[in-house]
Amino acid sequence: MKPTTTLGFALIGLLHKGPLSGYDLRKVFQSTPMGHYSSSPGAIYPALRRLEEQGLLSGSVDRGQSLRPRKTFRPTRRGTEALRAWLAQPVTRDDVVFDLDVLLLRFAFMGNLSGAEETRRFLQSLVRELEGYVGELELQLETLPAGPTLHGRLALECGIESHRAHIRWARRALRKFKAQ
Amino acid sequence: MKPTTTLGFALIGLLHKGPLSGYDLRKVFQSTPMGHYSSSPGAIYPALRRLEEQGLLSGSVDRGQSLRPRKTFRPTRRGTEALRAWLAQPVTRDDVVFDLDVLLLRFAFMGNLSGAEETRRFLQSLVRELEGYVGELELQLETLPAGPTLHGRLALECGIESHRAHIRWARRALRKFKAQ
DNA sequence: AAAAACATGTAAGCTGTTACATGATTGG
DNA sequence: CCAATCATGTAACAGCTTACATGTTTTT
Repeated sequence: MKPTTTLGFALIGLLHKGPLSGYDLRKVFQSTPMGHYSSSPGAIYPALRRLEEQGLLSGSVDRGQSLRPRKTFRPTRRGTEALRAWLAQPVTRDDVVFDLDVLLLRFAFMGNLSGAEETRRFLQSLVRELEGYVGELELQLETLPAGPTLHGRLALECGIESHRAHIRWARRALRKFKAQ
Repeated sequence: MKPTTTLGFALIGLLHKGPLSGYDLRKVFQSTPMGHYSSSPGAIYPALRRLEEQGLLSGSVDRGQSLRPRKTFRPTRRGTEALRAWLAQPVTRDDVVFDLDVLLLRFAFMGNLSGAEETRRFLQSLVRELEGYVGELELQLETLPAGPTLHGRLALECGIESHRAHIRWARRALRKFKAQ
């Protein structure tokens, strides 16, 4: 069984709010900040077909008083389980460095599928890994040759500040989930 | 002529600090925050070959007292021009939404190839586009259904705060380039 | 009635990933 | 001297992008 791609999980996750067609899903990707995940038909339709073949989605064709059939998808139980397992994965250093946006997608989907307990664990480990990476970046900044690298130094500072902003956000989010 | 990929520009840009071999370049990608751009040999070696075929890089084989030949690359004049043109592109909304990391890569390379004037223009348009996008996100936040979407709302806030951090950084960087 | 937008898809091509192959150095 | 690492690649494969194809509603 091939591993599911990020786009695949994004599709399964969106379908937990109700059955949608491929076209509907494309519109979601085009009109929301989730747009990172490819709204092109050549990506979405094949992905839906793969997920259906793997038994993670089930598609059904409506013929509601229209000549044009409309195929909508919903997650199967196995699809839900696969998504849940994906959400429950530990947050790694590599996630923080290379796939911070994917981590945020995971967080967004946890609202439907994970409890406050798991959300807290996620945010705590996210903060931990972010802090570790910021430490790495700060070390790089210190050991940077001082000379003609103003642009390089600034770019590095940008990365540090951006990750610090994520740390602040995660801490604040954590407080909201502890409050409950 | 095929358009050059981001990885291609990253390679050309790095080679402006001195000729390097494919292996050297891989190490740079592995050991610095530029690591986003694929350090895998199956990406880098074919990319170097393409760039050489297109006349943007020239490779030369050293046989310095060693049996093992070592092929190093340096940008050609056309390669430098291609990079310069890439750096001079206007900052678009789509860049800010989908390729913020690429914008930072461009900024880092501007240190070698662009003057303070162009750097200022870049940062100014970056701030403008970032502010526009933050406005979009804030609007989305206001019009978000209030109900059961705590996670979704928080994820959106994360995006807003992250982009605001970039705005603050760009403003600060701009001051440094105005000072000079 | 014609044009535009809706809705669903397919095909070709290319880039990147993963895994493997191969020989040259260097360290213990 | 043997193993690990250096250094340079290649091959198979999969997914995404762009462009195209096709028929259906809706708008003008």
